[in-house]
Amino acid sequence: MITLVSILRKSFANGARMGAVDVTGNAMARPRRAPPSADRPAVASITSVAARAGVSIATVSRIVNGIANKAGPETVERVQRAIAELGYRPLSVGRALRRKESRLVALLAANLGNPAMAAIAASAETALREAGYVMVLCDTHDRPELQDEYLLEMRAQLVRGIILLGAVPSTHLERFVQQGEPLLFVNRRSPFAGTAPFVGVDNALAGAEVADLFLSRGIHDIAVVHGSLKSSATAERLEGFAQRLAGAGIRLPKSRRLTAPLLDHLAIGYAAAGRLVAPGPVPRGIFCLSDLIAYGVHKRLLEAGVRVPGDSLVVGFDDNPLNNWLAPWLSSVRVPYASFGAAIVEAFDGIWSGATSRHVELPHELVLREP
Amino acid sequence: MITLVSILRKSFANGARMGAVDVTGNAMARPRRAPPSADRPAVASITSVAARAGVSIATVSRIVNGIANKAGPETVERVQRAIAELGYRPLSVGRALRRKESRLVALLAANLGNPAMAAIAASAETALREAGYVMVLCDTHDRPELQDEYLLEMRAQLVRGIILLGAVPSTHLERFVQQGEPLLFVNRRSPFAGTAPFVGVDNALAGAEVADLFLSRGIHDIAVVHGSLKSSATAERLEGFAQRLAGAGIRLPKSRRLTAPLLDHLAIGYAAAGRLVAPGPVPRGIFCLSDLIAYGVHKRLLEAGVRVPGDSLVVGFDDNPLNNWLAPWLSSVRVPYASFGAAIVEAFDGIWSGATSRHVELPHELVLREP
DNA sequence: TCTTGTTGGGCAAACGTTTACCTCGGAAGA
DNA sequence: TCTTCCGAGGTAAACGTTTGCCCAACAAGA
Repeated sequence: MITLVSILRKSFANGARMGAVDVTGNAMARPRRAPPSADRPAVASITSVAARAGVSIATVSRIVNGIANKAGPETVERVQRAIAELGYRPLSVGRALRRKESRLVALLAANLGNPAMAAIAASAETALREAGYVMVLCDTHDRPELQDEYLLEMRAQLVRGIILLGAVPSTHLERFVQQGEPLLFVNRRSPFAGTAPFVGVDNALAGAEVADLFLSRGIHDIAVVHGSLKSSATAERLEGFAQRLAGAGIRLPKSRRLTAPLLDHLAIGYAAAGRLVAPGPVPRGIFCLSDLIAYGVHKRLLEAGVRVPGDSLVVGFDDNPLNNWLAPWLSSVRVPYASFGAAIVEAFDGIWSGATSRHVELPHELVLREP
Repeated sequence: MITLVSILRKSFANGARMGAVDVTGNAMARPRRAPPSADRPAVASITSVAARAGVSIATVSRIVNGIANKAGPETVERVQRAIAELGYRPLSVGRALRRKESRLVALLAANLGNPAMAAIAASAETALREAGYVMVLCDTHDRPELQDEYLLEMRAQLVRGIILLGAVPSTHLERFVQQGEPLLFVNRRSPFAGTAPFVGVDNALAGAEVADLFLSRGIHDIAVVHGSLKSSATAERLEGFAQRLAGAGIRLPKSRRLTAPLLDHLAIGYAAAGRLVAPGPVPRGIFCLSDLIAYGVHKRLLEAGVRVPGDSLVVGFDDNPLNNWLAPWLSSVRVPYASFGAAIVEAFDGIWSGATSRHVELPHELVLREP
């Protein structure tokens, strides 16, 4: 049995399919022995409340749920007292099973190591709680199989909605979209056809505004450093940026569009900047498509003796709150992460009430820092 | 009804108690109308699998759960095929209701805005998933009522365990501790009597090591800047630090123990440093009990023309991974956040198998940065 | 007085699982 | 040949809720 359990755990971990039991992704994480819960006092149930108040469980349920005209004032009073005395609180699983719907909302984030995603997660949690929901957090590590595993698991949890913060194309995601599961895409749009609900900033416009900044300063020698273009956010930023430059007669050659085959944005920035300083001269304007990339670029520039923003104006994206404290040299497009939570709840309200496709566009702002 | 719902939402949000219905903290977050889920295809249940395989649901259940010797090979084969064809996955709520235990584990964090807590959350999520659990994330914002509300809600969700990442004293927390609920304290110890399971670093030792660093450099003019001493982590760090200094004959007067009545560590650091630069001279060694505090201190010092670490050696705590990129001037006690997840799972394994009190102490490391 | 409608409340089904208990064969041991 | 045991599988109860349906009592309108 020990062996069985450990095999199951392993297979769940990597999403492999290796047998009947694992096909359904369950049976793992069962306690080896019964947990020592016997000593814990029994938690009050609707039955105990009903007994103590001398009514049926139906009446308790109706009072708890505020169904009017189904109980007299003195009955309500009695039941309320019983509830208070027993410390009763309805069990979510019983309720969810009956209603076929829980109060859980899942957030599938591509990479929680990214401060921007962590900030969105924090904001979402607060807003969801205020709206009465409970948030489940999942880190897909940008891996399609893991994302699929989470999607299936969340459906099995009867979650009310799923937030995809940085979705990656995957089999089941496409299926979920088609089947009309309550999905909300944040930051990155749905990678599939059709228009799925989305919350985020106008990335193309923001990119264009950065281009405007460079142009207004007379900076024409420009480079851009970016992560994977599979992300719609990245692609749109780059597109808006390049297009605006093109409109001013400035083209952005391949040699000025840099990236690196790495996952970590910090490392991408550092590596890409290496290819900028080596041949030289360093471009007078560098647009980094995330703050993390900008940090990496900056470090490499510093090592090469390039002053920022004096010699080269570096512009990031996200505007990490720490920038004010640690990166006074970095201009950046501020994304209002603190207001993502409210926007997410608003979008879900739309989804749940049957709106065909709910889009929320949040305002961004180019923050200039030149010490 | 609209009014009722909005009242309930509000009251749930601030944890107030204002009527029968709200006493149980439910009834909010119900959809105004039925969600348009009718178009979604029905999800397979154990009944449909049983029907398709021509067996009883008991047999399906046993096969799914890997109970041996209860089904012949060809039956298993038939059931597995049915499961695969229907895409069946057991509904968690049904299972949880029956077993009186879910696969949910809750993480109650004091402040997700703090990068250190966010890092622990990310690490915990990954480790829990690998062990087969699903993580619920809650931000208590260091508020006791909110923490209580979460505790109650999580019990109603039948969570398998609750991680308190930065617990604050509260009524129900004390009750939960007494009742033997599966709680795990991380970073901050239980604020109540008795020894509750704990995961964290040896804060006192780390504090002492920072003192040693100062002493070995001949730095005797020292200050410490800290946040709330209600946090056991903060208190222990300070205690270990001061004690080691005292052992070397150096005392730390009140005027060299600085804080500010603020929540934000960045602001605390900035404000406290203001009181350091004003009278002058600035101490040659400043121990900041978190990296965020160090960032705030550094900014203020910089404004005053103090060079770090040249004029004053600033030491932080946590060692945010960004320090390598953004704060090359900051030495810091590295806390191994990436390994917290595994430690948390290990601790829970102990708790669930009935160990009286499971403690995991993680190694820290003083990282020196002097560019 | 009879109908009709409303209020107050109980009964029982249903949601999807797990599992204790039962039954039926067949095989092995006495 | 008669027990005994084991494998294979079904039946039904139970977990905690919600809710459709029923019914009694009472009030108002005809």
